[in-house]
Amino acid sequence: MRENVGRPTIDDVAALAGVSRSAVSKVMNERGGISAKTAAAVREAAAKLKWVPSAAAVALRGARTRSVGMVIARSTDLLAADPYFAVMISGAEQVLAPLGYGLQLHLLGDDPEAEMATYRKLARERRVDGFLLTESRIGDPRFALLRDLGQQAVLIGIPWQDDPQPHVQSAAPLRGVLDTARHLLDLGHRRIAYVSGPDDRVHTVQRREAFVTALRESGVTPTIAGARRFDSLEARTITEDLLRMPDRPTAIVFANDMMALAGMGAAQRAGIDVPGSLSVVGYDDLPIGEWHYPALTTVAQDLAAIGAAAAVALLRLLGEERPGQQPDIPPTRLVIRESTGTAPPA
Amino acid sequence: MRENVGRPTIDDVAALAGVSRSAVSKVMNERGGISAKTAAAVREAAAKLKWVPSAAAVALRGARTRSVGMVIARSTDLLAADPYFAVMISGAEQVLAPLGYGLQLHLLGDDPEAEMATYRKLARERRVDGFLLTESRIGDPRFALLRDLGQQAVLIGIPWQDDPQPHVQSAAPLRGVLDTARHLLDLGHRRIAYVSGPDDRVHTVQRREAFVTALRESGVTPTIAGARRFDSLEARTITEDLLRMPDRPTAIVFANDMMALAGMGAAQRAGIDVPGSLSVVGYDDLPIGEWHYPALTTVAQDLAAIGAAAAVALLRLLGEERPGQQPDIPPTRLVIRESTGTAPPA
DNA sequence: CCATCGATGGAAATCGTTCTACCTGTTGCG
DNA sequence: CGCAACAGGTAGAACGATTTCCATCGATGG
Repeated sequence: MRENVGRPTIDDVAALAGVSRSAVSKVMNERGGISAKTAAAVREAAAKLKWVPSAAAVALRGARTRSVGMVIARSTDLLAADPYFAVMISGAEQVLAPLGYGLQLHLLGDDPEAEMATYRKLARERRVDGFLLTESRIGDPRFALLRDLGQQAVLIGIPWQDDPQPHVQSAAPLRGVLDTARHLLDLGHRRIAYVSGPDDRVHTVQRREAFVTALRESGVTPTIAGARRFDSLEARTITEDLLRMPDRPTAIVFANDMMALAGMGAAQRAGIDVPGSLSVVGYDDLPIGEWHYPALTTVAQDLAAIGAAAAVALLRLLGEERPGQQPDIPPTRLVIRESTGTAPPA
Repeated sequence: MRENVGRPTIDDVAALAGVSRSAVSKVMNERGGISAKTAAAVREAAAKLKWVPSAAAVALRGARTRSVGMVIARSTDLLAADPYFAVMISGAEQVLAPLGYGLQLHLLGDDPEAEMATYRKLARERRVDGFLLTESRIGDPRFALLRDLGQQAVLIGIPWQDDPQPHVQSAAPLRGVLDTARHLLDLGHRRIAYVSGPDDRVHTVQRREAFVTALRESGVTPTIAGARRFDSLEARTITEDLLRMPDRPTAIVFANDMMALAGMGAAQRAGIDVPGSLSVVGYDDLPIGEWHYPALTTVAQDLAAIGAAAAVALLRLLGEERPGQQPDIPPTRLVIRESTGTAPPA
């Protein structure tokens, strides 16, 4: 442990400015009731000492931590595969940092017990003022838990069954999927497969249903394959199975880019030309998709904007006065690249 | 703002157990001097009330936050491309969480000013007990800054010029690179290019020099191409340039997997067969490399183990008694897959 | 000329812990 | 029997801010 010598306190500032502790506090928090001259002196003293209020003291006194929590429960290999969170977090940070908020991140394995325990602990220790939630599940227990704990939270995504949980999501969240359906139909595809993620995610189900419905309206019934996890290995084996079918699909849509790339790799390894004999579509628009050959057709959503919007919404909930405008999130949109092409002749 | 009603304090526990505040504190912190019977009563009371000490109060009193900081300054698109950090953080988390430590994460854009300011702020507000640092640069100003601020820190990677900064890294950090050189030579490659990252990173330079030296010993001089950023676009244009050379290389080694994949995509798009006409090697062993076709030969390092080791080292520095064994980090190792093959006949 | 008022600024309580004294029996020992 | 040592426990002072009263003072108005 180092010495704490030198770390100035509010009293040091007060002494230097020749005023009382309370005066300093009032000035620095712009609470008024202090003359311009005194205020200037205080500010100068604070600047000279480079004083910054102790987060712990502020938190203890005011029950405000200026810190928000985020708990992510995912297996390490899934984290490794998917830069999803980093982008969202950096978007949130852009909003949080200017207002002096920090982000307390917990990356757990895929263990619901531990996840709940972490929320509980963070709340009980009063380490955070609120939470940012991701990946809402069917019957998600977190909403109830956090309400019990008296914690504010904003969900990134779609709450389950019109739960009153505050949330943010892309404008036109399904447009990308619908455009995908249209795109494939326009290219002449009729045998289309959809490789969905685990069914416990709300967005997984929503997107799949939107896709199926859109195709049905044109008289096409897609083959549905459900992965148990958002997993590249699953994507590969499912793709291999699909390609072995007698009337194999001419287009496969995957739940995310990582699965799409793994699937495309599997097809190529099997000697199937993409997009000549098979079209492939992903979801997320990860940078890698652009550099892959053939470049991946996918649905883009602005994760950074979503993160930022979630942060603003949460700060609002926390009673922060100046969280800025609620930024609007652009709609999801289909990005057409090289991995989709006209359906091969039957 | 919610009510704070119900959140029990240490006094509530003391009252319920029929003892004094100090007794509760002693029991819960295992400081001794309390009879087994009383201790049991206290523990029972604490459990019944589900009491957890307030982090703010503990921090204020003891100057201990039980929280470590991590500041990452990288542009959003680089974050998006590279799941590097998530894995490292989840490794660190495995060590931190059981000891009740949290991680304050700050994801900034690539802005050295803001980065320094963030360290300063976190330290002054006493929000963290210490820092985990990544990506040491040539002449890295952070070491000096943190020493000034009286903050403990552990660097993940190699410090600059034997700086006394505590650090952790893979065992045999260069073995992977050396094995790469050997591997390519064994396959008969003689015209080899090395696409390095920005020269301000310590590891970038070290790896490149190790690679060049290893080849030289066998009388081969590689072509060196330096990217200004760890960037897929750069990787692509550099690759295109390399492939247009009169005596174009038969093997290209990239500074990381994302660049390698982008480079491979560029080659394939130019109609060059990998590995038939060109071998490609990456670094990091991201999961995507395994699913790509052809699967990427690359150097693996155990990022989770590195993160965990860094966390243990930091906790040691912070005087934490039971941070567990210093886990050993496995050596870097070459993972040979499909993207490397025998050199094409001259 | 005195009561009132608005504007400033200060004193002190408070948040929930930890930790250093100190107190109080009981036991040990010469 | 008298005193030290000790075990078990308590009281209360920090830690560093915010915030709620108060006190002061010059000005103002009746």
